[in-house]
Amino acid sequence: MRRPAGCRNLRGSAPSPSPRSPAMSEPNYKATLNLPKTAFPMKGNLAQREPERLKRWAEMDLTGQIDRARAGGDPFTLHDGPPYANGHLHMGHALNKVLKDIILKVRTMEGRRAVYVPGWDCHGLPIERQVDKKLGSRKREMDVLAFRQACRDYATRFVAIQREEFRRLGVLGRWDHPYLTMDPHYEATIIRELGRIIRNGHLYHGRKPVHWCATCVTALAEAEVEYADHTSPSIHVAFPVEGGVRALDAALPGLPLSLVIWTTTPWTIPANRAVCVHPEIEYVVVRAGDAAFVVAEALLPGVAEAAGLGDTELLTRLRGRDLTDLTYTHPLTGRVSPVITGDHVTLDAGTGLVHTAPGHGQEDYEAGQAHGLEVYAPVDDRGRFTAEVGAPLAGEAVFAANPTVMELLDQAGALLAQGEIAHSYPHCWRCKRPVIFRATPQWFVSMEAGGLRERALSAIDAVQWIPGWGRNRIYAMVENRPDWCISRQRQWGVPVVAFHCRSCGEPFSNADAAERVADAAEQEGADCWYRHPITDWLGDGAACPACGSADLAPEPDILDVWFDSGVSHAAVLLATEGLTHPADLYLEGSDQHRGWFHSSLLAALAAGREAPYRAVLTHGFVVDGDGRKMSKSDGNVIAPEEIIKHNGADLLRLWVASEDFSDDLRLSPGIIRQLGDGYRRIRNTLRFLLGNLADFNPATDAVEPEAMEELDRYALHQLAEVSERVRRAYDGYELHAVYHTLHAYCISDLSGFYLDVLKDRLYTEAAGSPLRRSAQTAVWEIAEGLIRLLAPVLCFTADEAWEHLPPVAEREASVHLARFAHGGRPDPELAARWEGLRAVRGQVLVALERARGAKAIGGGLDAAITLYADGDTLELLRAYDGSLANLCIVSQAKVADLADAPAGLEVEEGAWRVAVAVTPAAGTKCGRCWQILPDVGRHAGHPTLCGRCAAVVGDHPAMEA
RNA sequence: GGGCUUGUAGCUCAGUUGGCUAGAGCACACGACUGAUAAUCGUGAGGUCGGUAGUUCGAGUCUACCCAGGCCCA
Repeated sequence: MRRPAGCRNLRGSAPSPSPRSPAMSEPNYKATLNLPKTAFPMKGNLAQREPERLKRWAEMDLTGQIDRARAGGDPFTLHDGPPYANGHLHMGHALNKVLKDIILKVRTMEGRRAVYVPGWDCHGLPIERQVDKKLGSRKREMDVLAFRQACRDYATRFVAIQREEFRRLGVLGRWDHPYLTMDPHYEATIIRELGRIIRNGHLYHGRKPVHWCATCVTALAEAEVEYADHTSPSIHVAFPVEGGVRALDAALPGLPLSLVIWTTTPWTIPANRAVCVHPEIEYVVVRAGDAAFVVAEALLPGVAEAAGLGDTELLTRLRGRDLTDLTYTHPLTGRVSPVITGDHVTLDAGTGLVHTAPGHGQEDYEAGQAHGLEVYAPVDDRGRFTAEVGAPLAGEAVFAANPTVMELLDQAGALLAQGEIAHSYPHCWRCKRPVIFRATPQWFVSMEAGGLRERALSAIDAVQWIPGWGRNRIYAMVENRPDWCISRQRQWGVPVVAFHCRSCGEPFSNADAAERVADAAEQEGADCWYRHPITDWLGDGAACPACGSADLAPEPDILDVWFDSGVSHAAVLLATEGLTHPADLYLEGSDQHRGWFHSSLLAALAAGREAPYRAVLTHGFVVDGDGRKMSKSDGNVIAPEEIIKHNGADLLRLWVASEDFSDDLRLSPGIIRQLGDGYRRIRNTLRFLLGNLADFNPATDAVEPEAMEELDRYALHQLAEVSERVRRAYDGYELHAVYHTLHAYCISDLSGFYLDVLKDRLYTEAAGSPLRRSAQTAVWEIAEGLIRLLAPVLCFTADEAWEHLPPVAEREASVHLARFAHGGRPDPELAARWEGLRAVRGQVLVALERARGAKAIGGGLDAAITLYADGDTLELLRAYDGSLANLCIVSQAKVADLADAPAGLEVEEGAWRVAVAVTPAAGTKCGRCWQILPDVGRHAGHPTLCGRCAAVVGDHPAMEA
């Protein structure tokens, strides 16, 4: 029964039973198709399903199983930088842990033994402050040990909270045995490493200015300082230069010369040790009356006005570095001090000459260190001048003494001007009073002893920094950093195991004593320091090494928390079975160049160990959709919990993998939405693959590669290429390349090409036919490969899909126990031909679209095409004559010489020259495969079917019913 | 202010030692299909490569400066 010409199946008209078809034979053909069937749902429903999977992983002890399965593998150590045990997770935490987890899962799938021991940083000021706040006035009734216990409880609580939050992300590791810097073993290691540093001669006692509250009688950390408006005196002071003007230039008039400085803290004048100038700034020497003054040229007008110099006459002009031969006499003490240079001098305010008191300011201190000045701070704990400064200042509180200092300066003829200034000034967070900067005794690790700085620099060059600029960043820091001040005047931490003589005040340390403290700490934790008598550490006959007195006291200070985490390589890597020292990889945010990367390196080298890492990988920070930092006040913060709740952890993981993490990572609701689309696309591709394997038993149905259809072999070639590219990207930590490669593969190669073409064969051929089994074999290998490649990123989804793969003998219970699939079946020669065919197919699609636009056809199966080509193209197309209709998903296709193309037919310009003629296909639409073919109706038993379908249906069980 | 660093279509990313009209996927528009269906397929339109000035026969790619971000310091 021929279909009348021109009677096409136009769009919108469903394949309704044709009046020409016998109604009885029409209905059931759909049941004879092999349509996809799978229990793997289209919707991820991750928020609900992920927790169920986590529970299953816990029940089956997935981590333990992985440990055992990889026990003999080549170890890969990614050492966890400990987050601070305070607060809930933010996106930065999630980013970091997910990156680590993806890399560990990759290494595990490569067959390596990648043990992951997560850790927490538990000591330190933020916790101490939180506990302080909670305790309020009760703290005063507590002894050190009780307070430390309260801090320990607080940290313990947040470790538990964060642990659950991390686990929810799908991160696998030894969560039941993490490392905590407050564990007795860890605390003992801190002390032991300090002992090694002492033994190596790095530890020394010195002075350094810190924020100090004279009311609370305590040092303050930067975090405890609040800035508030404050009115200070503002004075200009003249420091007389020895030798007057002629000390500069004998040719100039013999006038007295003074350096003009400006300060808002007159009380620090007695502690002056130098005047600092910028080496490159222009200074002038001006005459005002019978005296001359040095001032930065740019600031002269303001200074002349403020200091009341009146009209000035320029005597000479010179750069700061030309002033360094001068010395001056201190107007109050008569001390002779130098002019030094420093880059911190600016022209923002003042005179361009900076009064420098190394005991009372950070920059002054650093400038002083650079020029060998004494760290002098004649002020006691309560903020009063010590006896050293003599009458009338001795015993006076420094702020109250400001007027006295000014008066003394005035008497000495040195006070050029005085006034007041309102400015932002640091105040104590607790008592709200203004604080002072005051040098206090501290313990330092010397950067020069044992050539530490040099060793650190060469160690940096031996480490692989990813990205490479990380090397320069940390190198410059180590090159310029001052000695490491490791003491803190706090309670929640590990003590600096050192001693003081109560008689002469001499501080001292002792490596053997540290060893004994460490031994005790193994059992009792660092609390032992506060429990035991000092003789337990130093022995009964202990005496001060300076004066011989037996009246000794333990050091009350604790260690910088950066020291705690800095020795994690010793506490964890050296002490844990399965981990190696040095680690293969440290992976943290780029801020850790100053933080953990830095402290770990110095702590290791100072203790006489090698660098703790072979490679350091850094990631950027999470910023909002506009590239700006996330902050509460801007309201652009997205918490990991939000994404998990609405979209699931896999989506968060996909976000991590989709962005280039070497730079900052943008995150916004729009980006998450986009990623959700990407996720669904990948998920649907998996679902389709799995759906077509419902009746496939690899053991009995798989087709040998040689016996497979060429298209299927080409698909496996593509899989091999994608697999190779993805594996390489994983290995080089280019996760965004992984995502983009796999995403594009699912969309372009699979969904848009291979699977689309394959539908006809999968659906319509007999279920067990070689043609269909060939397709399924390829689909199966693709599914096996793809799921594995996705597993490190989409750890929940891939594991779910894993369970829907056709069963095979000895399949691992989870994809995370599996290894990546073999290298695939590359076949470059065959692939080259098929890439040509695929390109021609692309040109056919353009032509079809044009025909569709002209309403000549609706669906592709309405069409018959003729491909006109010449040369190599013609040869290729002729060779695949029989596959072209299927490949282009049209009903009929034939090949002809380009010379025979009808006039006016457009040549599709592309890689291959082809002219495509599109016409409505002649014939009748097969009621089963929907192709329009000439042989439809020739089979008596199935008058609406084509020959192929009739043959397939002929013995189909569904037809017998 | 200093050190390190980033800036390619609305979004996420490619762009090899400077060399053909700057690519991909998504989103968007239009269309097809209704046997991957809260899916799927196709076609198309989107970019003065942050800006300016240089070097060069030729610059997204090199240089200088500027603008806007980020991390760490001050």
